[in-house]
Amino acid sequence: MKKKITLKQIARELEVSISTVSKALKNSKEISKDTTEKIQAFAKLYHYKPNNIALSLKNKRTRNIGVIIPDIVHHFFTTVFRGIEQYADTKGYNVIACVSDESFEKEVINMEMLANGSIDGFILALSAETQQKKDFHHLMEIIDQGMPLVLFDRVADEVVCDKVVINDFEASYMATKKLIENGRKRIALITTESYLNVSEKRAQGYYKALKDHDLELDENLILRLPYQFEDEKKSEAFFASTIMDAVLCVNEIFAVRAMRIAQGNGKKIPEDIAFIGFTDGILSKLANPALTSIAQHGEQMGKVAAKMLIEKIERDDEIQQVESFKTAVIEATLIERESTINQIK
Amino acid sequence: MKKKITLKQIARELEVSISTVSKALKNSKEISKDTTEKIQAFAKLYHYKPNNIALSLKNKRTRNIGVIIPDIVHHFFTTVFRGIEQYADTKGYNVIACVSDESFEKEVINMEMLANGSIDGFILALSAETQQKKDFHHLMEIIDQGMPLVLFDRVADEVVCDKVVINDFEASYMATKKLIENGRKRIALITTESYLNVSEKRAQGYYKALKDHDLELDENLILRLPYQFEDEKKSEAFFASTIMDAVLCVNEIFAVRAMRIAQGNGKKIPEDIAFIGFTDGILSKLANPALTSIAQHGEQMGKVAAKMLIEKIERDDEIQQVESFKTAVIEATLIERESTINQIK
DNA sequence: TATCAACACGAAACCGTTTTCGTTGTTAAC
DNA sequence: GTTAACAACGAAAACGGTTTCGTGTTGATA
Repeated sequence: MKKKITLKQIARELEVSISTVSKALKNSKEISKDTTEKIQAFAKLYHYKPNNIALSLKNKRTRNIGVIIPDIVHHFFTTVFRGIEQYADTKGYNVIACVSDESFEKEVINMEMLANGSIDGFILALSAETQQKKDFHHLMEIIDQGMPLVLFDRVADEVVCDKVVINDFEASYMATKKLIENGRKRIALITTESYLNVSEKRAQGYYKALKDHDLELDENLILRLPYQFEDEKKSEAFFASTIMDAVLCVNEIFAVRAMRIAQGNGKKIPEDIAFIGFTDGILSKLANPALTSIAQHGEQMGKVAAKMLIEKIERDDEIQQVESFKTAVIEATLIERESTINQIK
Repeated sequence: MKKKITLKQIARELEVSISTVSKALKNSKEISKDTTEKIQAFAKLYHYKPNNIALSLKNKRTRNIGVIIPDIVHHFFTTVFRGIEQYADTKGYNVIACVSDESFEKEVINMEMLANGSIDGFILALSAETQQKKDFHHLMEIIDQGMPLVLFDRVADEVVCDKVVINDFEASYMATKKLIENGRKRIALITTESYLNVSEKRAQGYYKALKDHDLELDENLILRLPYQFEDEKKSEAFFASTIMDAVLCVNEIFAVRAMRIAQGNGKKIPEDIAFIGFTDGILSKLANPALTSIAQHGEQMGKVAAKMLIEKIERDDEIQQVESFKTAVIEATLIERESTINQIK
């Protein structure tokens, strides 16, 4: 077993000083050609690579970025993560991933763990609990320390920092409008409890579209489900008791579940009921019938977030200019598939 | 903006030495009660937290573990990752996640990046390309450096280290047997090209089950698809030209796709054709009909892998005993759903 | 009063780098 | 024959901690 070799060992072995070795490896012209070659040959032979930790300590930058997401087993977050990882990779950054599990406390703990030197900046989507409590002191502290932070998807107006979101309101408006134009009159909305800012915005888009097309808002057409808990009973009761000809869902899981219940009740999709869901993941593509959905372009979102973060990190190194924060908006796209394709009657 | 405070600053401010501050914060009995209290109060006021990088350099351990997976947007790997992250979290470790994208080169580069001090150990599933090339020199080097390594799922016999796998052979055997016992005679297998060791093992289990039940192996019943590339044409041709009453698929995506094609051809599931897939993910649960599948227990796999790794890391600290490597086998479970539930005829 | 332990603290080494600032020895210029 | 310039290298500080090993001051003891 050969432990990694250090500058000191090379220096001792070759009977030169540590500084000479360091300089030789960087092709400094201070060092003679002879010595340089000798040192480089030796270093190569022993696979010398500088120790990242020592470099981090010296340079005060780790080339690590911290990503905290509420849930990794969730298609949307996974794609965002992938975008982040891909972009970070091209820039020579590593990604430390933490999962908050929708818990405020885990979010805080994870942030504290990483904030003490392990990373150069954060990319984060707020946990459900954090959004509910509206307690953002941990984020404020991070910002106050001068550590770059980018919020994505689950953002909060109270936190002043760079953000990446999709145009939830407009996308939802557009989807609802599409259903209306297809002749649907009784359009249901299946959403989460309202503390999630994205669900709220999507609901707003739905309201506005109804209003603009002179359809009245019927509270009976709205089903609010707990975010993760699978409340099949509630959904079944909803479908049994409600007359509708279209459904808009704030995520694809809700949509696919709802489709199955409707089909179980003998409804034809899209003839009797049309469906549209947010999150264009594998579920939408492989559902039966294939689900029309709103692509959130998670991967692109991740890329943009990573780009914003890394730019800020590397700009911080230069000069401390006036702080300015941007919010990037990714345009959602409606992907039409079988669940809406046929015009009604 | 308040940058993080250091021991040195506290020492200067309180006019004591750095060592005194360090000791006081650790409640060393060397330091008087007065001084200790004063220092602790000051430290608390300024939210002092030791710098992780400095600690890592000193202690030669980072409390980071590196995870390299072929693809994060893949339900199975995602669940494994989650298991790793959860367990690591309880032990105070962070997880640095890299995606090899099934590429040998990215796998090597990622490993080299992390191996220079950034982490204390690796958890890794081989990329498809690595398995194809059978080039494991990068893993050998890591092992040679004395860095703990745990391979999971996509493992290789040539690499001597700790491993976590599922009993692919037995699970496949069991699933095939189940189909046979249900009266199925012509059981198809949809698998990947054979360089993936897991697919190979699953195919072997399938062969063995057929043989043990006096069913002959018909090559026409086997469809080999490229791992990621979606070859709809090939699948459609397969279903159009082949008579079968059951299908075993090496992953749930293949299974759900296949079900849709079969349904498109007017087949009833499970009456005409039964389906079983590997990977019990959300797709299986929400497919229509719900897919009977083999749960690989990714989360548990991740936990076990993380446990093995962390134990090795922390044991390394103590004494250098004789190296011994284990292979943990996670038992797969068959989850029966609608796609197989009815007995044939 | 000399001796000694206990107490409370500081100096310095160390982890592995980078980098600034000497310090040599040689050579060219005057 | 001085001096200045330069080439080639080393010493040391710095990054932010931990830890070992002094050391000076007390108070108690013989």
